[in-house]
Amino acid sequence: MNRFLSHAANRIDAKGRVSVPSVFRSVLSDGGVRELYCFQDFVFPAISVGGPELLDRFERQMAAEDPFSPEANEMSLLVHGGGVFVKLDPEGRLMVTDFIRDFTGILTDVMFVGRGDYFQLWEPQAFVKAQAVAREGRKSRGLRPD
Amino acid sequence: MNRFLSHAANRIDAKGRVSVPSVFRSVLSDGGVRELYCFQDFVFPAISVGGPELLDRFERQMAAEDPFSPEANEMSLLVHGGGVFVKLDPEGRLMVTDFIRDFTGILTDVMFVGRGDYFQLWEPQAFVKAQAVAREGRKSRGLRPD
DNA sequence: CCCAATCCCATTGACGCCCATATGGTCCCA
DNA sequence: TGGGACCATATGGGCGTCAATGGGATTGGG
Repeated sequence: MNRFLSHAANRIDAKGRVSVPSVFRSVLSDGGVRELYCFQDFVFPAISVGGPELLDRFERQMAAEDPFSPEANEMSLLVHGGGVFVKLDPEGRLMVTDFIRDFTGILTDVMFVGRGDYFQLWEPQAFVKAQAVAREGRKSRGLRPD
Repeated sequence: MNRFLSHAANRIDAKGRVSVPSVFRSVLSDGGVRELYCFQDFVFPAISVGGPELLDRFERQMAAEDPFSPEANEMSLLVHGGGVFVKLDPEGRLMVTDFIRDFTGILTDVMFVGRGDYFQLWEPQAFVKAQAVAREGRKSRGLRPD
């Protein structure tokens, strides 16, 4: 399996580290990803994590418009100012920095959520709630699974 | 990694100095940059900082459009008239001058914000707010990362 | 001559890398 | 089919290194 699927919660230790689930780590190593690009999601209070190609995609999109426009300036503020490269320690853990905590509300536990070609870090309760809301939204619109 | 990414706040000491984050300093030294060029951002209350090639980029941009247009005139006023050179001390700190304080509202702490090929100095709260506004803007326009 | 910017050195606290332990699941074999 | 050895993952903690910060000393310009 080469995609990030399912979700799992892990505990943050006394030094502020948390283990990335093994299934996610294998997807990363299969893809030859050594350094992770993390950014603040544009919609949810979650940190999105994937390979450096995620950043490349954003930068291509910005390059397409006038680099001096206010819109591009705003976009860079989110993509560059809201993004960071991190690497895992030898045991496959990452530091839960204030960068992550402030944006997600994460305190003691991290919910890892697969999103296909990337995954996300959530505060566990917030994830459960957002999922419920999403489910309700689809139901009320009478949508069927595609 | 050769780009300025993420954001981090550092404290100004009693002498008015502040440490440039280590990750930003490595990007600078990797690029062989010894002297920094600072100027006021066109949109936000932030000071942009980068190598001298930043100045070149703006001059190329100005050359590309009508040199007598109001935009080019404004740009020159800000870039040429509003820019200063600064250099770091042996520990990698810079002086927070009134030029920086007046334009940004910085008092006791400086938020360093990566912008790809340069970085910015913000008043911490102002940055958080500007980012939130930018995020809301994208959300309401229905834009997605990809 | 004085103030302020710069340099140099010391401290401390955070983060990195390393190894140890626990826990739960799987496989093998009787 | 049940028990036990084995293994992988998650987690805890020691320790060295480096970054961030504070303060004294020195220099140079006004």
